[in-house]
Parts: sequence; structure tokens; C-alpha cells
Amino acid sequence: MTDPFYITTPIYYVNAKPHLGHTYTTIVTDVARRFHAMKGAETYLLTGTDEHGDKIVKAAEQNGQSPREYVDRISQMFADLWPELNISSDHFIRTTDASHIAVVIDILQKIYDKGDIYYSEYEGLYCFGCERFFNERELVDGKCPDHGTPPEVIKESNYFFKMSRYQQWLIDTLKENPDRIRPERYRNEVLSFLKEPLEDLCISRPKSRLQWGITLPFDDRYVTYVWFDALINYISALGYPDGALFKKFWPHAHHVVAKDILKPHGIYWPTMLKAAGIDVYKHLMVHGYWNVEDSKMSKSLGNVVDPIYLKETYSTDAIRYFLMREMVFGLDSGFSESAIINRINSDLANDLGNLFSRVLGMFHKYFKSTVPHYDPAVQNDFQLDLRADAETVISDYCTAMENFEFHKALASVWEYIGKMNKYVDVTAPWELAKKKDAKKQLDTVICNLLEGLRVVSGLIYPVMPETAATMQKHLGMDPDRPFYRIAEIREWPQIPANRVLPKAVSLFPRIDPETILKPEAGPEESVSTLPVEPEIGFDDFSKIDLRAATVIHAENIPKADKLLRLEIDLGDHTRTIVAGIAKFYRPEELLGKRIVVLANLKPAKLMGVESRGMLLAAVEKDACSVAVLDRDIPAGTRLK
RNA sequence: GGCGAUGUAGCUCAGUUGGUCAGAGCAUGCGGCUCAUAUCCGCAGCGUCCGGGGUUCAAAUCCCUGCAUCGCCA
Repeated sequence: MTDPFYITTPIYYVNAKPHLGHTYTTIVTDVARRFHAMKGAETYLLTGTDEHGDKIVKAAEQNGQSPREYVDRISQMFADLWPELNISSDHFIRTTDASHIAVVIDILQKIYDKGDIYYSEYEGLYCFGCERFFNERELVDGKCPDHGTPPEVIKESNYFFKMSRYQQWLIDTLKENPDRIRPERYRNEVLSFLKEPLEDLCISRPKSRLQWGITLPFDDRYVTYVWFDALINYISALGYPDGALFKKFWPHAHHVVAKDILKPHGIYWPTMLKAAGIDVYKHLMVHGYWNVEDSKMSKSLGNVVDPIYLKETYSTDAIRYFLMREMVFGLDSGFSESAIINRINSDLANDLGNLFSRVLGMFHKYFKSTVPHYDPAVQNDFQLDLRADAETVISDYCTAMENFEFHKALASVWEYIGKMNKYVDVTAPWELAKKKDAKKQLDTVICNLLEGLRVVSGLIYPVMPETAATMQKHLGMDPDRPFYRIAEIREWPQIPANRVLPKAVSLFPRIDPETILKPEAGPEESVSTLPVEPEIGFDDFSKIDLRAATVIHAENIPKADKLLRLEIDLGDHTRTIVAGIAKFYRPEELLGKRIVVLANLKPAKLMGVESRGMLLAAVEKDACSVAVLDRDIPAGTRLK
């Protein structure tokens, strides 16, 4: 009856810890899966990790581990995180799994036998420091952006997948299936990309450069390019080609990805599937980015986007709600802790939590915790009809959820919550309780409110499963039922008369923004009153590698009104640093200055620019002065 | 440089085919209730619907142009 529902996250690249972006994507898939289960579908949720490629080898080296040890460790961090956020996948795939590797080899061989893979020589600009090719655009003044050295032209032979052969087919199939890639803007993006001739895809890396990958079945001197390997996870996980899961779920595949990996999923993957003789996935759902504003100046950005920090500070359900309510699927959204607190306080605490509390409070007070008899005949004494409104909200909600318009789905539920609050106000049960002849009315009013809460609890389940369960427990519903199907939620009334309900609890305590956002005051406000840091010894100081450096280039970073990007000369090499002084210095003011740089600071990415070190400056709220050396000294000289 | 998108109240955004379209939520101010987590309900603002031109009886909505922001591509 209801189609099976197969939904995937991308497999996450294990060169970094899980962060907010991974969290959002994965929660989306979990919410969608739970919703489809409510519609009666058999569901399958796949996530996992992508573990091959040269970036992994580098990251492992930096951590002093073998690639295997490293990927095991990071992969486990992902696997451990999802249950913390109430996400349970049906399978967690790793591209280092033997079963996955076997399928990749199978697909490669199939496409190779078909004649869609050929061997060819390639010439390009190669940086030996980075161990990778660059194209002209990526170079800065013709030099490697990381090493400051000019790349060399080298020739390399590789295997290529004839992606170009499927260009017209891909265009046609996208036009025949206008909703394959959603939202529409991303479909248009892919189509516009396809207006230009498609280049064939290089799918191998010589082992002289990279060993950490899947060896090509037809040439053991090469390993498979990481994207070609990775995408296949979506079918290898289901036991392609003959697995029962593959047969059942693959025709109903929905991939959820962030917009940065639109091209591999919108172009590489369908052409790969076509070449291998496999049907294309049903939907590719593309979402935007969370633009993070750090509200706590002294806390690193990393902390705020750390899923565990968020969960521990705000609760899993609150974070899930915030992410689903705040972002319009497909568009970018702002992320800040004050926005989270705002949502929690107004939507969760004031609207839903307080409604739950006031309804159950009256119920226990007026009915001694025992559910009264529901008499539909007593309806209509008031202008509001919670039962009819429930029908409407359930329909609106379902439509929105099916279209991945989670924010709309939740907004419609909250509209209903608003109606319930209004209903309490208009019916004024506390007045009815005082009148002797209004018992029947009071019964009906409370029953309607309990039923309304039941509907709400059912609908919020995909987003807030814990809260749904708590509400249902206090409404006397079956505690063993994880969720209710849409068709069941529609039935009204359902809460049995005479059932005794447990005392209410507070679903969402209000959060005082001060307690979370205040404690670690930013250096901006408090520098003048801060005591000097605790004493350190000389050995502590000697860990700090300060160097004289000359600014050879400076520019503003687009979109970042506080940041400047500086190229600095350190004597034997140059490097890029990012400085948060754009409000006080124009780029040209800094050119040629002899500044002081903390040279052994761990690199960090700011607004997409990697900063390798930081300059020293005296900073307060409205002023800033960069430390400069007052006499000539060679760049690179150490300060001590 | 090419293609595309967006620009609506302090903030985040709805506004389908041009005619109650000037809206919602949050924030702000005022009033009301007391069942409730100082919550809830009601009322009130503030907008040159980016600027300029045009089509039309009528445009936030269509056309042209300028500016700004963003995305993709080169």
C-alpha cells in the first residue's frame, strides 16, 4: 500500500569531527523517516562515513596515527553521536567495509567492461608539497596558496569515466522528472551546468601518490577516486545487486545532501548509475548552510556548533525543533544561540509547554486526575472547534512534511497550539468549574483540550520524539507505542474515560539568556577590568613562537566585515593569516609593515580562509593597535 | 566576464494567475484574565513593498534600467 521509504545522509568524510552541518542533515533524514513511518511506510535510514582519499592520509599523519586507526576513531565519533540525538539508522556504512569495497569493484568492472572507462594521459599543474593538482583559478599569483611555491607541470596517466556520453540522457531525465532534484533552484543549477559540455571524470589515482583507497580491478597500479568510491555506498549498503533490501528500497531512494555536494550527487552519481545499468534514485533533496554567528566571543566557534554542547545545553528535542523550524529547507539560515533560546522560550516553553501545563493542571484540579466522559453532543457551545481544526492541521502538516517543508509543518502545528490557547481563554474552564450546572460543558472542554494535546503530541513525534512520548504518557496513552500513525491520530476522541492520568511535568523550562550567553563575557567589554592571567614559567612562554613578519599583501574578506586576509613574509616562506582588525585598519595601511606573528598557532579556517598564525595587536572595544617592530630586522626573526 | 536568484515592518520572512496585498511570527507599547512555566488572550503602532522609468482603470505583483546582496559557471 504505502511505498517503502529509503532515505540517506551523505557518508561523512572523516577528516573532521561531526559538527552542526552533519547534525542538521542527519536530523532531517531521521525526521523524514519517522514521518513516513507514521504514514505506514516501511523505512530504511542509511548513514555512515567516507574514509578514503589523500586528505584522510594527511589528517591521520597529523594525528600520528595510521589511516586505519584514524578512520576507525573518527568514524566511531559519528556512529556514537547519532544515538545521542535520537537518530537511529538502520545501517551505518563505512567505505572501508569489505562488503562495500566488493560492490565498488563490481561496479567498476561492469562499467569498464561496457567500455565507459578509458585510460588517458593527463597534464596538469602539480604541487609536490600538497601532493595534488591545481587548476589556474586555485593558484595565487601563479603559486600554490598553501606553499607559496609555483606548481610544476607534470604528466600523469589515469582512468576516466565517460560521463560526457550520458550528458544528454541526464538532461532528458531531469526534464522528464521535474521533481527529481528539489528544491527547484538546485535542479536549475544542475541543468544550467549541463548546458556546457560535460568533461569526463577522472576516477583513479596512481598508487605512487596515494595508496589509501580501493584498488582498481583492472589495474592494480591505481586506486579509485574517492567520490566514485563513496557514492556507491547508497547501493552497496542495501546489498546490491541481489540483496532483498536493494530490491525493496532502492526504487524509493531519497538522498539528502547539503548544497556543496550537489554536483557529485546531481551529475556524477546518476551517470554512474546509468552506466552501470541501475535505475536512478527517486529524489535528491538539497539543503542550505547554517551561517553561524558566535554569540559568545570567548568561546570558540567550534564549541557552539558542537552537537554535544548543544544537546547538553538545550536538550535534544529542543535542538531538533530549532533546526527544523528555523531553516527553510533549501535556503541558508542564521544560527545563533540567542535564536535557539528565542525559539525555545516562545514556541516550546510559552506556547506548547505552558498549554500542556495549564490544561493538565486544570484537569487534575477539577477532575481529580480522572478522565471525564466525552459527549460530542455538548460541542458547539463555543465558536471554536478543536476537532475540526485538528483535521485541517493534520492535512496541512502532512502536505508540508511530504515536501520537506518542515518549517511549514511545524508552523501549522503551532497555529493549532495557538487555537488551543485561545480555546482555553474563551471557554474559561475555571469559570465553568464554579458553576454547578456547567459540569457537562466543563467535561467537554477538558476532553477537547486533552484530545487536542494528543493530536499535537502525535504530530511533533518526528521532530521531538521524547516530548511526544512524555506528553502521551501524561495523556494516558499506551506507553509502549513509539508513535501513532497519521490515520490513528485523526480518530477523535481516543483518550478513554475514567482513565487516571499521572501528574503533569514541565516540558520545557524557560531559559534565561543571561545564564547562557553572559558568563564568559567577551574581551570587548571586559578587557579593562580583567585581572592579569595566572603566572606562567619561562618554559610556557617558550612554547609561543613569535616571529617578525612583513605584510606583503592585504585584502578584505568578502562578507566578513571584521576580517582581513594578509599575506606575510616570514623570511624563508610566505603564508596567509586572517586578522580581525578590518574595522580599524584598511588593507593598504598594513602593506609593508613589520608585524609580530604567533607562528605556531594551530591553523584555523575563518570565513573559508585558512589562517596559519595570527598577528599581535592590542584590542579593545573601539580601538585597536597592531604591534609593529620599530627597527629593521629580517623577516622570520624570533621574538623572545 | 556569462547565467540565475534575491532585495516587503527593528529582526526572520509570507504574499499563487496584477484588483480588501500592505501581511505573519518574534521584539516593542498598552489593556484584559488568572487555569498555567511572570505564562495566555486582545489591541496598537512603525513600512516611499531597493532607486528610477514604463504598461494598465489598477502593480509589491508585468516590462526596461540602475544599485545592492547571493549562488552557479568561466
